[in-house]
Amino acid sequence: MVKSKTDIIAQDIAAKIRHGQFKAGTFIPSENQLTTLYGTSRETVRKALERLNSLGLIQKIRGKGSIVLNLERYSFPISGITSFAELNRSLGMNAKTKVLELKKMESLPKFFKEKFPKQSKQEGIYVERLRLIENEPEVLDCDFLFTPPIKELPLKVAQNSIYNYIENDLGLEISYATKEVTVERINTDLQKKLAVGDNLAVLVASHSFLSDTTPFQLTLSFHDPSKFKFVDFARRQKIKP
Amino acid sequence: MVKSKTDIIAQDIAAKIRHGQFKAGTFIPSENQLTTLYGTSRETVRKALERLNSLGLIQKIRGKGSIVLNLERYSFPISGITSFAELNRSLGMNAKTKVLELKKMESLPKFFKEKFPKQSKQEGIYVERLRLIENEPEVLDCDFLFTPPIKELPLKVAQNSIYNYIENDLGLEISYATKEVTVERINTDLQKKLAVGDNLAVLVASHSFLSDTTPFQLTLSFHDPSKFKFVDFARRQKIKP
DNA sequence: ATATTATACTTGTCTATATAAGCTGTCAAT
DNA sequence: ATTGACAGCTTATATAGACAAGTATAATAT
Repeated sequence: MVKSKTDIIAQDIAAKIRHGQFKAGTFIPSENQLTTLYGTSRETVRKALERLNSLGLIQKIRGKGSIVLNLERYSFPISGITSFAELNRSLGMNAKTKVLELKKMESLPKFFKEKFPKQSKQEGIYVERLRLIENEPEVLDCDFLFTPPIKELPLKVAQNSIYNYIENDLGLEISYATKEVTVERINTDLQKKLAVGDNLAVLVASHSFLSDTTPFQLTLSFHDPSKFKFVDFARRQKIKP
Repeated sequence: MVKSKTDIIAQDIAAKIRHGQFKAGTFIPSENQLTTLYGTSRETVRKALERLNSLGLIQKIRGKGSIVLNLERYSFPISGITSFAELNRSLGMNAKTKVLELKKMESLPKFFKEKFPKQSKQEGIYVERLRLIENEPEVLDCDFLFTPPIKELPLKVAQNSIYNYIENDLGLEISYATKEVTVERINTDLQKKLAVGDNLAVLVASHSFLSDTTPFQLTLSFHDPSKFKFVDFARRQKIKP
């Protein structure tokens, strides 16, 4: 994966923001200054800034400059496709993954069909993983990985990062996902696994796709409602929903 | 507000997708074709396509084209800043707004301070509104509008669209918001207003800003958990969180 | 028949240039 | 002191051109 100049500039500025070199509430150098700093054209700088703008790291203000926003994007993000392993690393939390199940299946498990009714039955791999933070159950992730394109899933991978395996080992490009968040009643089995008192859980159902629009993963994540939190950043849309 | 060519092209293509002129799973015309169709440069077309891509309406595939994605973005969106009035119009649901309270205040209400502890006390307008769908309570919205920039709020506006008032009447530019979703225990008063059995509600706390980064609104939205649902579209980030 | 090459598409990236428009401070006229 | 014109910043938009790289198909050589 070759990085474009736009990627390099965006990541460099993002790093400078994270490390406090560019501080919240202050203006970063102007586009012309950045142009000479990185030795590129202004359009390239602008594309990098546009990316940071849409991510909520900066706010562009016409006639003035680009101001660094106050981001404390801690918590448990749903927005943006991020894997548990990535979160663990970037947030530095004491997290563990316990693989409860891992098996090949000829068709979609029944409780997946309720949430994904349009999904035709298909071969795949089922993984059930309990996520623990500070040794307390936090999330139960049930994944179904479609068998083309994913033929196998070593246990080692399930314990670590499936996303890393898909992107780096299999060389596939993860592109986007649709997610649906609801609050659902759960049975005693799930209640026990999550160690929650209520019979309610937050369910995040997501459908993930590769960059050629091939679906490769369905996920049902059951969260302890008392620990569930997610933070989102949204820009006002110029296009009606 | 003058529309740029990029805006026009993006909205035109979005409309064609919504109206089924460009169907899900098919490719839209190539960038060169769109360039001659709209009589612009390729970069302008590309900016419009990039916007649709990030919104999840299309997927760009290198060497092949841009494919229309399968979007059924019904439900109750949180992502993207959209007001209840806008949702009502675009989704055509039978919705009503009941203004429970509307008053000027010298400082932030106490229960806002818990969720927004960093917010210093400030003058503003407090509005409490019950949202009904099919005559059933769905959401209780508690808004606090900062008094600069919002001096007054006619009752008529609270009954309709505050966003429309801010953008069109006051001429301010709404830009972005941060949102936090949690599940919280609520008191009997709230339970009665929302007409829910559980003593749990989904709380969406959001902090909205103008394009010059001035905060103008805090919102606490209490949702009936059994009716709460939101759908999100997320692209894999090129920048680490 | 199979494999290779050529080609004509497609999108991705980058450059250089031009004009428009918003913001701020300066300076002069009133 | 206030106003107004202006210069010099800033970002916003649009254009034309070039080359790279991925995809698909047709022609060609083996």
